[in-house]
Amino acid sequence: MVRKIREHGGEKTAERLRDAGLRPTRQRLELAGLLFGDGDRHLTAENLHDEAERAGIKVSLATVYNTLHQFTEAGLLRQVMVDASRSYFDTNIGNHQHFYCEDENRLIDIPGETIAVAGIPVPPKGTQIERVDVVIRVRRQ
Amino acid sequence: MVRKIREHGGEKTAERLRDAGLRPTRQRLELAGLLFGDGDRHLTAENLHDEAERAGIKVSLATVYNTLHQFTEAGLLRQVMVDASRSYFDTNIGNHQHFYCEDENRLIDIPGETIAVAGIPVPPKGTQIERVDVVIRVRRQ
DNA sequence: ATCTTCTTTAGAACTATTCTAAAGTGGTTG
DNA sequence: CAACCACTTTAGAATAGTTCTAAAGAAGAT
Repeated sequence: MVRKIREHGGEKTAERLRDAGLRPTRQRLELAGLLFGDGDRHLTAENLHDEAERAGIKVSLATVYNTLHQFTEAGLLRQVMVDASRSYFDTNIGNHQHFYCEDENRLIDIPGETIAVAGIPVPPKGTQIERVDVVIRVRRQ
Repeated sequence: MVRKIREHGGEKTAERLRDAGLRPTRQRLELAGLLFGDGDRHLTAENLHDEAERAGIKVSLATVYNTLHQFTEAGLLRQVMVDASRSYFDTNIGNHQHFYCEDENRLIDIPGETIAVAGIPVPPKGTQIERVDVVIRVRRQ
């Protein structure tokens, strides 16, 4: 019998996970619900784990880490490196860049068409460009 | 030729440290010698500590961390965030950007005039731009 | 020399993250 | 459905990089 899964993940998310070679387990579907249910977000593993707890979702921190990495691997998330002490995951996987407020450890999206990067040199021999990241660091003035 | 204790920078480095409000201690002077003695470099704290040990410089890891942060604070170094698992310090503090080889965890400088970033939006209210970082991530093809 | 303040240090502590190995689940097949 | 097997989850331990602590040591001023 097919048990009805909460609207959040639904069959559409399950499909995406299957396409990525990931079984649509309860934990993955519920975390996906939190991650993708409400616009573009920037979260740490700890953030997401807390949020899941608050939402009554039972999931271990290890699974949160596994899931974030698997989603990133699958191209459903993007990892943003701006702070040495923690990793942010961005639910916006389209072409865009970031402001990073160093005072409040907060990321703000900059739409992809806004910034133009010109003059990118030829990459080192034997390598190819994977991504061009622009981070604009700002502070309270 | 056998090189004795590194005299690099000698009084000049001491001067820079004093200007930054840092006493020119033996440890700071010797670490500065390693850092600034030989062109542009990208190092982790562990790297520098190992290097100091190999050079017969007696300094604790805690002091290496302290020194790297103080030098960064003083504008003698720049911290580069490209990898969630470790912090790199760049001895090149001029305007420039980086390639980051994700396969070998290696940074490569791109001179400042090479890349042009256009269309930077107005920073969030009450903040001002501190720096614009461009990281070009490359992988073995 | 003496004093005060800053600096260094070893080791403990801390934090984010990863690992382990055992129990649980999903999906398939008969 | 039942049996099966590969994948997944989990609690807790382990790890790695970094920071903290508090006591000893060095720098600079008097």
